[in-house]
Amino acid sequence: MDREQALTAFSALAHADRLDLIRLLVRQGPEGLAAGQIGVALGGRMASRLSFHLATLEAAALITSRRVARNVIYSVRTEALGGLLTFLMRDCCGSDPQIMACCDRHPGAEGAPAYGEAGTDKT
Amino acid sequence: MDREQALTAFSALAHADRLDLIRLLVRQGPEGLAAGQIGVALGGRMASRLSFHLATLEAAALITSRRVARNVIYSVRTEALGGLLTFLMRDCCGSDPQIMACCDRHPGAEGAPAYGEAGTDKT
DNA sequence: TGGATAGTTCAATAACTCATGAGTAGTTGA
DNA sequence: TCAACTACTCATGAGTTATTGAACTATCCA
Repeated sequence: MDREQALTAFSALAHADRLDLIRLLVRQGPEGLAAGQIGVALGGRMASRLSFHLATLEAAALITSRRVARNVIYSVRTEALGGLLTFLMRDCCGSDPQIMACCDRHPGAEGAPAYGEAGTDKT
Repeated sequence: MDREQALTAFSALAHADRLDLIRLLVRQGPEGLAAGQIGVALGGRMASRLSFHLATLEAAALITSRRVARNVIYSVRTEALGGLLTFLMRDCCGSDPQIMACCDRHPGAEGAPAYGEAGTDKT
C-alpha cells in the first residue's frame, strides 16, 4: 500500500457509518453481506446513503462487491486492511519500538470484547 | 482509544501534509521539533497552514506541544499512535487472523526503507 | 410482459475542510 | 521600552463531502 492509497483509506475510515460498515463486514468474513442486510444490521439507514458509503469504501479498495442474483454482496478485503496496518506501523510510525510497545500492551483480542461487541450497535 | 477518538485520528491522518508531519515527528522522537524547523523540513509550507495542521493533529491527540522560549516544540504521542494501531487491529478488524496474517507478511521494518525515506519529500 | 424486489445514481442542498494572507500575542535582547 | 523573532488566530472564499428523496437499472418470477 502506497501513501496515496493509505490517505484514501484513512479518509474512508474517518466516518462513523463507514467504520460501522467495516466492523460489520469483518465479522461476516469472506462470505460478506448483501447491501439490504447491511442496511438492516445498521439500523435502517437510508439506502442511498448506505450505497454512497459502500461506494466510498470500495473506491478506497477496503471492500469488494459481487452481484449474486438480485443482491449485491459486499465483503471486506482483508489484504487491504492488513496493508493499511502495515503502512501505519512501518511507513508512518517507522516501526518505532515505543509505539509498537503501546500496541502490545493492549492485547485482549482473544477474550474481552472491545467496543459494542455484544450485537449490532444501532445509532 | 474509543471510537470517537479513532474517528478523529483517522480524519487527522487523512491529509498528505499531516501524514508528513507525523512521519517527521516520529523520526524526531520525544525531543520533538520546533514549528519553524518543521516548516523548513517540510519545504517551506506557509506558516499558518502548518499551524492549522499541527492544531488538527494536536486536537486528535496524536501530537503534543510545549513552549520552550520563543519556540513551540511538537512531538508525537507514541501511546496515541499505539492506541490507534490497537484500535484498528482489535476493535475495527476484530483481530481477524487473515488480516493479521497480511500484516505479518510485510515485516521489512528493519532494513528496507519504506516510502520516500531518503530525505524529506517536498511535495 | 409486467409487477415486485434489490440497489444505484442523480440533483439539490447543507455542512465541513482547507489554503491564504492579514493581524495578533508571547518572548527575547539591545 | 522597542524592534525582531516565533508562532497562532481569524476571516474569507474555494473546494469537497454528506444527506435526502426521487428516478433509474438490473434481476426474478408469475
